[in-house]
Amino acid sequence: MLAKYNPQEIEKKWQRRWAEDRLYEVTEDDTRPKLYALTMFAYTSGDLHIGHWYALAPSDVHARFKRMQGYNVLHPMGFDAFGLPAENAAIKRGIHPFTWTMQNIDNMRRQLRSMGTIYDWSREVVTCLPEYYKWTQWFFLKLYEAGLAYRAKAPVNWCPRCQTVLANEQVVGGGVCERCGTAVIRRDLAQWFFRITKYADELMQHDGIDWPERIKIMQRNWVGKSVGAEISFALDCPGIDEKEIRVFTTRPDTAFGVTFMVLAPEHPLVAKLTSPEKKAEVEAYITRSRRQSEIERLSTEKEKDGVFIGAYVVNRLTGDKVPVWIADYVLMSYGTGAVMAVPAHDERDYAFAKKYNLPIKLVIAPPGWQGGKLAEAYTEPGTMVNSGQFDGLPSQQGIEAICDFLEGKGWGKRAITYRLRDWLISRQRYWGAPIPMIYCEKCGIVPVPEEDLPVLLPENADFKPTGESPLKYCEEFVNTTCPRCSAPAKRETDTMDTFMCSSWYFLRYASPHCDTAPFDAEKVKYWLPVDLYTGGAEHAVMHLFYARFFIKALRDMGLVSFSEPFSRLFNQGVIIVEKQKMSKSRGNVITPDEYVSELGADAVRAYLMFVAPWEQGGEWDDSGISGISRWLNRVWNLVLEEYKPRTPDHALEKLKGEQADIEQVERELSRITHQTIRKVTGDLEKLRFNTMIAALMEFTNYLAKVKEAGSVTPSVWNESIDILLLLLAPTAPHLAEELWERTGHNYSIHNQSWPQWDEELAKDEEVTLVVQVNGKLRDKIIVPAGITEAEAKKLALESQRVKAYLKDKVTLKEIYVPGKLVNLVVR
RNA sequence: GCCGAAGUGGCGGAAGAGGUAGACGCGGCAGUCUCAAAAACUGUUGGAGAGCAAUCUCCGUGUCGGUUCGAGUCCGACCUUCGGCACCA
Repeated sequence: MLAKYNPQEIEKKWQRRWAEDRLYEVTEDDTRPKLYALTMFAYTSGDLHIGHWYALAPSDVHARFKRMQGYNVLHPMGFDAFGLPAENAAIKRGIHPFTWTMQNIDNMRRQLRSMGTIYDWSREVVTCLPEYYKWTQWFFLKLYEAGLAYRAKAPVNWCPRCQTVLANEQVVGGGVCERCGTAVIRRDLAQWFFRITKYADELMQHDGIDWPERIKIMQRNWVGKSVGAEISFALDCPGIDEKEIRVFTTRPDTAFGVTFMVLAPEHPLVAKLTSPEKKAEVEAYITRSRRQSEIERLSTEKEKDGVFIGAYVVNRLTGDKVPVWIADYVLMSYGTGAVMAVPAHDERDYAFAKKYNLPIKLVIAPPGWQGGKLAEAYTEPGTMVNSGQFDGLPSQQGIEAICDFLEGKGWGKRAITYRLRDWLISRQRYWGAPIPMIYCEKCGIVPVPEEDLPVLLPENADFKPTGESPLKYCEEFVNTTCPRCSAPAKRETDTMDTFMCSSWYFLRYASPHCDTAPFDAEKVKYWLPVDLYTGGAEHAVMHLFYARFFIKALRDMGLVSFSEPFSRLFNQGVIIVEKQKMSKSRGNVITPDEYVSELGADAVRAYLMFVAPWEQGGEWDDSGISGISRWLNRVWNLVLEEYKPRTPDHALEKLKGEQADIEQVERELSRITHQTIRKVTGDLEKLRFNTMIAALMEFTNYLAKVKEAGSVTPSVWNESIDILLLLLAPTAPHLAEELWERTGHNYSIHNQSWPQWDEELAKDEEVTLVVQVNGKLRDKIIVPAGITEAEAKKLALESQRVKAYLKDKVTLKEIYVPGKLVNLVVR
């Protein structure tokens, strides 16, 4: 009696064995090509749900495949363990974030092991442990030394719910917190920033890396480079030192059309310039705009409003005196915080001018313009008019001509502005790596000396969020001495953005236990950059962006010798449940554990790959996974149930007539086997897991037919089964290992070489030739693969079915596609 | 509004480089097994129509046009869905 497929039993058995044998531990090896295949590490939020598995399982399959192909594969896993969600969850449960996080890690590790991955657990990293964050702090110091970290007072995004500041990248949907969806407000605070804008241009380039176009576009848009000019407007106000206001514009060609100027309400000159009689009105407007949330203020729906501040500037090109207004559609954080308004050629300025009855002066003529008024702003290129000596120039040339002119006069210069802001990394929360800085009354800001790292996060701080950093009230943490003058001093009490931890973790995997440096340079040189990085697309302008910045900064410090951390990037889609995204709040979270204990990890792995193309994501469906489970059971039975050839081997040889038949069947089996190897290999390279599984199923179905017929010799049969198991090994590692053992092979299937296909054996001997008449399918004929054009046409014309369509018709054209079809065009 | 991706049976999805639309799986239907059911296995399954029948005909990849001997695939316009950005001067 054949044993039943029992995934629970065999999966536990092999997981134990693989761990005992350290089967998946890797070291540097120059005799094989290396492959660093990385999946974004998991955030320690509690349980892994099926969405995590969707990110992890297919990449494990790919890594296993590469390993069998002979690559030295590094496929590590770790935990992104600092940060707000863990802290909030811990507060809610009344336990310490460290306890909460480490419990989660234990559970997640157990779940990850149950998946049957090839993670080398000896390389695990956990970002909230001092041996890790020591080096996060070390990188902060390096960035500070390099002038890439600075402290500044600035208007920053504050989330009232999370009680902390956020980076620009963490503010989404026009002004809500990326984590909790609360509308952010502006606060002026002194904070630590990383000078990511220094790398703005380089971050827009993705040369030599294979990334999805979508992500590259998002990153380019995020940097938002605008080329134009900075133009100075003369300011002549008694009692004010400033003699100009500078504006940034991408359209210097419209400079003769300026009819007013708009400043951001926060512009430093507003207070000085406002005339006494306008003061009350202006202050009321500023108060009002400050009270508004970022969403309201930036809403494109909202009608633009503003107030005249009672001051004028002079457009030096025309000599015109133009009024100065303030309006909250002008942002202090972009350009110079001041805009020259050209209502004729800018939609916003046009709306503003209409509302307040300001003049509209046309300076760019649309093609065919007859001198009439515009019904709306004309923002396209055109011909310059009303622009003095520049009249008649096409606007593209006009931009250059005006820039040259302004530069000659010293009234302005060519300029580039970016939408990208510097990365704000301070957080007023407990659960993060402390920023290693000290404030001394005498010496000012002093970095913590390297040898004093790590600055330990005190365990006993009261970590409830108050809007101020909890560390501020932890006396033994705050009070220290100045490393320079030894006088009493105070520590920085803000912690670092978690994205700082994840900006370098992929370097740590190369030498996770290195305690003299964040990484062993030689090992990083061997493993990095990451060859294939997979994860969700939601990190396009956060993690993926920051990590690129980090590597470029490290490169410029001479710490690494490459410029891009991730050579190839792949974003998997999202698993949905009942047409909705999985989330705890919706209560539709699918946990893998129950499916693993019922159907096995192999079934869950295979189902996730089969459900849809990986980049697309798909719907979790219970009846779908039972189909996969049935298939794995069929494989089990197919392999283990005795194969009964129709006649014994030696008898076959005697039966001449039969033998021809058997040879033919065996040739077909061999052809299909080699075609399957080719298909499965190609699909795995391209990460097309769904069609790979379909090919394995087809192969299984075909083998079942062969088995039923008993039409091949046992040795040929066994070879085919071996290949099936090898092809199945990455997808269903436990089942394949068990069947490998039960069919009498040596442990382990995962150390076997990936099967190679033979192009000759995979070649079809016969092909189906499609015969069309006027493009419509009329017959299909089986022909030898190497058929000539003349023969193919001859056979097509001989077809009885085709003949019926050719009766009384004239053949105009005969089209032949080798090995595919004949199309007869008749009239 | 702008940028990007995608619309194929009852469902998830397949279709190198313009050449058999619907692989593979789910579900359905029929059968085998069973006292019965479940499970499993076998067969069948895009729609409409004709025929006792094996078969045959027509229609069919979001909509409307176009290119081509031939279009799910290429081009143009539009509709819908999903992501991202959104007063960036």
